[in-house]
Amino acid sequence: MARIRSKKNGSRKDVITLAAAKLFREKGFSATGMRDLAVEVGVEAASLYNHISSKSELLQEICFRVANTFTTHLNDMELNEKLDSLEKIEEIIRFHIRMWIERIDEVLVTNNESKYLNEPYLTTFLNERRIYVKRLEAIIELGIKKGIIRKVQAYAVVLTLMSAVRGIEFWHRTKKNISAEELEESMVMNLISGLQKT
Amino acid sequence: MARIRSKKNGSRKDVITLAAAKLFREKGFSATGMRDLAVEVGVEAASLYNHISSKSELLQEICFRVANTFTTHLNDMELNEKLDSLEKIEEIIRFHIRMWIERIDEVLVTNNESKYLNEPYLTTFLNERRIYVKRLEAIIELGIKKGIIRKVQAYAVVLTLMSAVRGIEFWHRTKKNISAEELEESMVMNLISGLQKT
DNA sequence: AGCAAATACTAACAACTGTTAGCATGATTT
DNA sequence: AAATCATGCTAACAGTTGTTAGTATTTGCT
Repeated sequence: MARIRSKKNGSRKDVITLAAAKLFREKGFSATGMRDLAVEVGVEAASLYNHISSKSELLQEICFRVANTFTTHLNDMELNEKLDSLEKIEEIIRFHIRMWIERIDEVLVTNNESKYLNEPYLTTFLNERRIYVKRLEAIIELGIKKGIIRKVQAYAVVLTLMSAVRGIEFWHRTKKNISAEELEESMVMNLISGLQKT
Repeated sequence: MARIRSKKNGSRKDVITLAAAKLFREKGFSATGMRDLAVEVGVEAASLYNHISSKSELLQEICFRVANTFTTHLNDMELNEKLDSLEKIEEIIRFHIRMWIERIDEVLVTNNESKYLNEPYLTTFLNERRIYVKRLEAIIELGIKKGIIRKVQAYAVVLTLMSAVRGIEFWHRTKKNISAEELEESMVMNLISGLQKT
């Protein structure tokens, strides 16, 4: 009758949520059973329900935790008066890259499995993301107006930036080629070139 | 007792496969039931088995059809002697973009659901993709050696290029902003800038 | 029109799904 | 030591899963 061991600062629910993120990422939300999760945690399936109320709740936890992390960082950037538009975009790209490197399980689940969120969470989530994208576009458009950023289609640029970092998923599988730092520098350089005035 | 209507050039199996691509894309492979697919096709679930041998076979069909399309185009590029390295990469990017625009269902399933392929198909598929990436890297590295392409980390560039186009998924959901042609030009410009010598 | 092949149907299967009820054990507080 | 509460267990549920068997019906060919 082994208890779920929980780190000092994390509740047992957090342990389960992180295990869920790992499995949801590997096998997908639908294909991950509560019995799989139970094995991963080292417990019987029914025991999980002492800590969570449903499988869906785990997905909500993961998706909104990640979404809030990104939104909070964007808030900071918008309020930061030391950086110009291009520097803000670069810093946001770097933040995305680091999230994809350090918290790949949760980030991938948020990207790939959020469609399985129940209402009203799904609608809320999609709205939050739409707003996030709009705010990024606004930063770029302001940069263009101020003459700091090349004249580009802000919409297409944001689409490109946010998706480009997804390549990191494959880097994780075959690490050796290149270090995290090299990868970050290379990606940033690649993505920023299209925005810089010549 | 409605029969599956098949276009002149497509077998009934093709009709089922395309319907499967649509559903696998929308709901995911695991969450799509054979009864869902049957409704989409307009038939009873058991009837599908007169045309296919299993749910897995449908996924194989979709993934390898897409993979072969990309590989065939890459073959053409490698043999094309009229284009230099940078032009080849640009043409490959354009091909990816058009595939994401015109055959989004199949392409998305190939990207997101291929992990559900059974062995030995999964291994074969992953190998094919690894080789595809290597060949792209080789084109870039040759371009660098010939002084046509800026000195970049070929590995990171290919990762970026192949993932960036995934943003098109979101464009599909909210079309009006920008036309397919504008999107293609904007993306190509953005992605090629990082490779061009200044 | 009649025969054969293709394709549809209904019914059923065993395995698996998320979740609940009821009870036992563990740790913590009194 | 007794009591309390958190957490674990087993057993079971109703519903869904991919798939098969057996049979009826439609289509295309002679």
